[in-house]
Amino acid sequence: MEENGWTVNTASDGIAGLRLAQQSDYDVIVSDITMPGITGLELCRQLRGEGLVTPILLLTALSHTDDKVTGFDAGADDYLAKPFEFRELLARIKALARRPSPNFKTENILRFNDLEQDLDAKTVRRAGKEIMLTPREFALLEFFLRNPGKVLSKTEIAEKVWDVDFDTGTNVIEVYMNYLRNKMDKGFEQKLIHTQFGQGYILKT
Amino acid sequence: MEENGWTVNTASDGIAGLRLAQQSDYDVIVSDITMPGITGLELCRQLRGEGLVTPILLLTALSHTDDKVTGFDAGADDYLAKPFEFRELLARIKALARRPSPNFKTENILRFNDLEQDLDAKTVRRAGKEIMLTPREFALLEFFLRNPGKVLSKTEIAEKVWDVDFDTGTNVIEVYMNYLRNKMDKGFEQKLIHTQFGQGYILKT
DNA sequence: TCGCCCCGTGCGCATTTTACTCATAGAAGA
DNA sequence: TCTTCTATGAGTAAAATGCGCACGGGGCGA
Repeated sequence: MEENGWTVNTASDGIAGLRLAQQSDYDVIVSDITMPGITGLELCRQLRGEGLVTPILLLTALSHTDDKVTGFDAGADDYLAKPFEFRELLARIKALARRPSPNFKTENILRFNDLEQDLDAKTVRRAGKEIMLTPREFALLEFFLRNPGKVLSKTEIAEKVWDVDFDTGTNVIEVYMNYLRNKMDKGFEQKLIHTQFGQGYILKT
Repeated sequence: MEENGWTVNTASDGIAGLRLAQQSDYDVIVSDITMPGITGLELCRQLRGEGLVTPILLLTALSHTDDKVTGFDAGADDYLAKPFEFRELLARIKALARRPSPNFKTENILRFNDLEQDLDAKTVRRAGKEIMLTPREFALLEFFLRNPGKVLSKTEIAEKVWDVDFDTGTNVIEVYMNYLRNKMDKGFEQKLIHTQFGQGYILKT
């Protein structure tokens, strides 16, 4: 696992494992069921009882369906019976680790379909291709990406993006929707911005 | 699964499954790998590419470690090889479903029978088929969906939907009831809007 | 400091979509 | 059978939207 680039802490029995899990935040916990001290099942229940949400993978020689069901009922996220190939264990751990976990929140990127908006780098890309937006266009797009699949009325848009009460004597919004479409929808098969006549605009596939 | 209290949608091939997954938000997606249309692996990659984070369980006859690793690499969260006991599948699905998912979308949907009205997306669908409504038709339908099984007089309708006192010199309401029926009742065995002669209209089966 | 260029904005017209009226046919109940 | 209420097709007015164009202000480099 360390060869794979992960940092690993190990415990030689259930009690020690429980301590570790309680003291540090891990991306994934892997535990045997049959252990000295407490069993993996007890460890699992204990941690879940404490509100821990870290993914737990139980690793055991018990391969009967009853045992597996018991393992899941104890709060495990995955259950791998011996014998197994190590590559499968790695793949399952990886799957558990990549799930959106509250442990890391570094990225500040909004996504929808093949569209990405990086709020830190202030960049936008569609299907990997970078799109240059002006500040106003960027704010407008952000509002849509934060409300995908929802029709946004011009009044709402005016309030959130322009921060003003909607003055009917203007058509800025239509103009900017036009700009945005030209930059991020034109030339793509799949249009993402749709107008709902009389109701507003919506981001959807 | 339905006996287990879950609501299940099924698709008979990969394309249909992809559609379903794109259109609705599920707690868990279960897919075979070998399917007509596209394979479960392609389905997985496609959905992940679109930013979907719903847990996916791949279910397949391919039990070699290589196949499993491929499945996880495609973005699956679990991989169960046939043959398996159904209880294990249930346990694994349950484990996937309980993981903290960012599917906190507060739905804003009115339903009656096989009719759905999404107040955010401003869409209406009957038996899964999307129906396009104008804003006025949409408001009219909303009034009915908020008062199912209740006879609504034209006066009430005029007040709530048109927001005016009922002017006897018009038949807009009849005209719009007609529009609505053409769009959401015509072609369906089960009519939902019924005329109460002399009293008004009612939404019922 | 000056001048250029980008960005934000309003205007006006063509086009699309919706709201509503009117006339007439059809249905329901007495 | 007659009266009243409802359904519906067609047509028109009104509203919303798309978009090219022009103008003005501010930032930035020469």
